[in-house]
Amino acid sequence: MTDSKTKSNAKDSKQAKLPAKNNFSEWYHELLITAEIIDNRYPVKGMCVWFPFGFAIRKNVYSIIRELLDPDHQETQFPLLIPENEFMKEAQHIKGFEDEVYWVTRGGTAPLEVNLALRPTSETAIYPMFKLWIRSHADLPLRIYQIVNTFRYETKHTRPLIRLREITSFKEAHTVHATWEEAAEQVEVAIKRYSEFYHRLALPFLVSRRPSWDKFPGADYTTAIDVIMPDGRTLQVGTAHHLGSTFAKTYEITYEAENGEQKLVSQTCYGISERCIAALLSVHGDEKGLVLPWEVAPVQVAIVPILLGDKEKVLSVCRELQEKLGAARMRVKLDTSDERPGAKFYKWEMKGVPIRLEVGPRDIEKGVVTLARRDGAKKAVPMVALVEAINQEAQELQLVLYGRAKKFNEGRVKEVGSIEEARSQTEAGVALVPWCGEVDCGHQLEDQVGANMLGEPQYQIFSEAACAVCGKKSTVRTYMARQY
RNA sequence: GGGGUUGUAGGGUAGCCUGGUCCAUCCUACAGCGUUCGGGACGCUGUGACCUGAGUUCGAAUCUCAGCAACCCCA
Repeated sequence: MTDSKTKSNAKDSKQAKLPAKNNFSEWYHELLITAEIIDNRYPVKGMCVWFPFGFAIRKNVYSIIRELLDPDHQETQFPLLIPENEFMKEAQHIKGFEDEVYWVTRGGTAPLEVNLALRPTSETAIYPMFKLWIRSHADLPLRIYQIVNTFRYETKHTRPLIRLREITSFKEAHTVHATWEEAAEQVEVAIKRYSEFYHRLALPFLVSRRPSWDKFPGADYTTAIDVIMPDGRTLQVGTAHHLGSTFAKTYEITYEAENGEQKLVSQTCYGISERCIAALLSVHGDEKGLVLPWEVAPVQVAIVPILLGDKEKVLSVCRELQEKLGAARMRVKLDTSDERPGAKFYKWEMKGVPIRLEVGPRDIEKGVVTLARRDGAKKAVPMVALVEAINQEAQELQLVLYGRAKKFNEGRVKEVGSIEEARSQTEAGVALVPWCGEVDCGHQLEDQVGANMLGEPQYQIFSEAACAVCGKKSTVRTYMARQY
């Protein structure tokens, strides 16, 4: 604390640079403000304002989600308010959420006859409608999603984009199937789509089956996706739940099978929130600011004119380039603001712009532009082949980002054999721990390691090892980490 | 769930311990004008703040209490 104070006072610290990234928490907060992602000065705890620039990132990120879901899901929207009687129907579900629900109890000055819950999630809003919509096997499968805000009265420490009382960007999908097996397949499909989503954000991740005590309230099981943050803690950035027929029973969602029998449906739901953006910014960003993958950058190419000599000439060349790149459907910004080039470079680096073009008299003379990539690579490119060159560089940048993140990710996961080792590994990373699978041993693991169990890694097979608690031989492993 | 720290212009800060020197310091930002422009330009002129409420006091940025908010650590 005192250190950073004296540091910012001392020397010629003319410009606000970000704190070192190994001081993750401080770096993260500064980044959100300086790069104009979100403003957490709104005077209600756990509720933040999206800056237009941050919202533009959100738009691009969520359009990937839409693109991935739209082929076989329908986007829809349900109300924010849920009547108390519907909300209170599913006992397990209530247990999981009732401490976190905001209630609307008055209309104007008069008390409401039926209190209304602000959705903490929308199962209890959607499923009564599913009962009305679903009559026959021909109505199945049904797959819908919505992107909405949800409210949770968090008692833990709130954090911008990570732990909020208003989640502004909750994408929740809900699917209905004829059989349990079909629903199980849908959970796999969901994880596959999310995998592709995170791959496009150049983010590596872990997939695991949550332990029984940490599954979604009312679910048969929960599969989750976690990203390892720069400080080694994990952030849950996606979940897919097999709901079995729990809600179907409660909300009487049945269909008429081909043989005329009335059967309960099987359901799934799966969600992603703005935490995906927290992960995106945190994993790729550096001390100069954001580093954004091409696909989600609000500004993909920034053109900085070097106004020397014939200024009009330089500007007109820049405008031509801007038009040309715009025609190639790139998001281009020509920076004509009254700053010197160096200041503009820093500004656009803070904003995570993947490609910067510098255009000055020297370049024009040679028929080139100077192309600088956000990861530092810099080269002269002939103007006639500019579009192709940019596309090429954008692809390479994507590979660099993914490679870098992958390396970090792999360096932070380690197989361990004992509780001692697990404890030290989870100080700044993820431990892969042998576990017999018993609930008792699981709780003891969490207690003694001082970290949470993420669950069994999916799509991996392990050899036999002794459970770190009871010593029983087992092929089961579990990830353990300190979680956000 | 438990503990701790903090709240002064848009951002970062000095002042608080020891009440009056403060119509509040410095950096940055912002506005206007001019000179500039190949990695954070400079000059001149301006703009802008003591979280809210109550209390103590002749007098509160400073002390006390409460509220709100933010951050950190531990379970």
